[in-house]
Amino acid sequence: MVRISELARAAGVGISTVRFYERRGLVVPTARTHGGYRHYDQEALRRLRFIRRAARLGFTLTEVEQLLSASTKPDVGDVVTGKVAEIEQRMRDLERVRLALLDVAENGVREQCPVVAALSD
Amino acid sequence: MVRISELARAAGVGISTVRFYERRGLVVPTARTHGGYRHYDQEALRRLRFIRRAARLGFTLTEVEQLLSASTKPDVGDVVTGKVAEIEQRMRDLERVRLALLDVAENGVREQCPVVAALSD
DNA sequence: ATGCGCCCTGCACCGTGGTGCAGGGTCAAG
DNA sequence: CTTGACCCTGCACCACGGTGCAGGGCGCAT
Repeated sequence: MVRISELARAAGVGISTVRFYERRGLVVPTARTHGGYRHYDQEALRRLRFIRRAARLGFTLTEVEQLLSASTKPDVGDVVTGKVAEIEQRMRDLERVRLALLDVAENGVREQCPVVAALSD
Repeated sequence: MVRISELARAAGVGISTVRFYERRGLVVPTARTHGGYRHYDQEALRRLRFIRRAARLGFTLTEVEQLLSASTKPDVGDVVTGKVAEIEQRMRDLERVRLALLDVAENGVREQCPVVAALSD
């Protein structure tokens, strides 16, 4: 059980950010002291790290919420399936950019820019 | 050679967005009429589509700029290498979320949420 | 019981990535 | 050469994802 400053530091975010996520319903303190201090367990740290990573992958906080709820309410299988399809599309796009960049690195630039071509159709 | 409304429609963005990207230096009109109307060729449409896709992948417009410039100035090989590493990390993270979601879809929820676990460490 | 460091709430503010509007000019079909 | 659809610039505004501050309360060691 740690307090908010320790949690924030462990996850590499600011204290205000933790409270902001709480307002969005993403990370709720495990307990509160009599005086109102937030206390968090290890699970909260895992959730926080998850949120940061997912956000850096281009998911909106609303989507992060869906990912989290999809994993605790399996009856919403459609959401999961939709997210998997989205993710697969993203991975395909990333792979094309990656190959195009490697192509540029190895072979130099050709007439038609390969990086642009990789994501344009 | 199309004008801005056609370009925007073809790329699925608003006219204001095209002009916004122009202010950011991402899509410059191929030509202007005497009266100031923008005209675009096919390359502009490719660039525009590229920008949209890359942005949806979580790249900032500044990063998109780097991707575009990396592909036309091969001497900045370091940028390319860095971007490739970033992309590979993103793909690994996405793959983990994907597998975790599939796991949820097939096996239901376990004690420790697999989606959270997939991106928490 | 007093001090120091940390925490609380509420609210205002910021950067990024757009979006919309006002007021006026352009283009091309008829 | 008019008319309607479209375009121009500049500026204001928006949502999202935070970030920071003021004013006050909590907790624990001494």
